[in-house]
Amino acid sequence: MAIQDFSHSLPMMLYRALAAVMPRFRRIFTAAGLTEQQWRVLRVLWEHDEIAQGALAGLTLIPAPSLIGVLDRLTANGLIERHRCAGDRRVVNVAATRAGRRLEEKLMPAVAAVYAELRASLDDETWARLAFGLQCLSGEAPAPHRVKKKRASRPRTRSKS
Amino acid sequence: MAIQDFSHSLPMMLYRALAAVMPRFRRIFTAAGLTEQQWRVLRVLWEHDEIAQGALAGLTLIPAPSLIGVLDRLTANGLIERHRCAGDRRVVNVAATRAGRRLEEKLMPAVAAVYAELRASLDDETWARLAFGLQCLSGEAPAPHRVKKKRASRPRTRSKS
DNA sequence: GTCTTTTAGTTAATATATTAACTATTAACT
DNA sequence: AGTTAATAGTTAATATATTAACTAAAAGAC
Repeated sequence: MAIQDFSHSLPMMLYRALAAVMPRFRRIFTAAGLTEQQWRVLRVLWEHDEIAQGALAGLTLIPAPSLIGVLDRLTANGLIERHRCAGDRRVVNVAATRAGRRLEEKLMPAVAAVYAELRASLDDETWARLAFGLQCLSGEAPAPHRVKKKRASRPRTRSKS
Repeated sequence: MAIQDFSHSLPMMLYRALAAVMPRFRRIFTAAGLTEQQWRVLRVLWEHDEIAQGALAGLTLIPAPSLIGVLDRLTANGLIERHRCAGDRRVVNVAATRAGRRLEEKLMPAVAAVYAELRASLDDETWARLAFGLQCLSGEAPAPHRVKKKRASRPRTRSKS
């Protein structure tokens, strides 16, 4: 076994964790006729009332070109609406329709139950440390004991893709 | 902010971690004309010499139907070969060609460098705890202080190497 | 041996991801 | 103002993911 064991590389560990976790959620929204991406969009819209497509892409982690199609299908199913912004004609705002909002009460209980199950499958400390490690990776939390904060020549990649 | 904040749900944290980490790897193998999936297949073949498609799908986390196309393109590029197994005519074994094996020495140094960078961006303890948490999620490690359940028959994750 | 079930792959249809090119606005500069 | 550059979306081409249906070969049951 080489020093760099592929199956234990960070990316594969992340992918495996997702592969282990997602099916339990997927069953819920496929049963409601939603894809995972459609679900993510709705999830954000329930928290936002109205949001520009760009911001929506960022929050859902759906690449802008993919988002077009996702929104097309959600619109076709009457779950969302798109409005060209009056102030800035470049911007397209997205909002959930009444039908789209109704899905929240219909689906969130089952989803919350899965969250709870998942949460209960790990002890508190493991969970907290996992969350912290993930936030460090995605640049949302500083790795402790280690930040020199030197701001060298790094072009400050604004993450997200 | 609702109790169930979407952006801080476990799946989105995992996705964000991947989105933060993968671009650094992607640049390497796209520069070599490989997709991420093609890269994963080669990575496994470098560790295995010969492997059945099913097992390959499991190790690469590429769904079997997708794997077909990935292998088609790798074959077309002369990087792998497929051999119908003589003993069991249902099985198709996959192996890297000489050209496919050559890519290991060509690309692994840069990839190893990214691993090292990544590893160095977190302190040892955070890293170890993150890895542990991820393994718990994917069922490769038992959550501590919590296992009351008598395990009847675990599917036996075979040690594969 | 024949029938049934299981296993390993494959194909098909639809939805997304990735990258690059392209449009329409708006902001910035001289 | 008038040109240029940056922003927000969109489209196009190729590669994957997801689900279900389908084929071929092997294993089991009788």
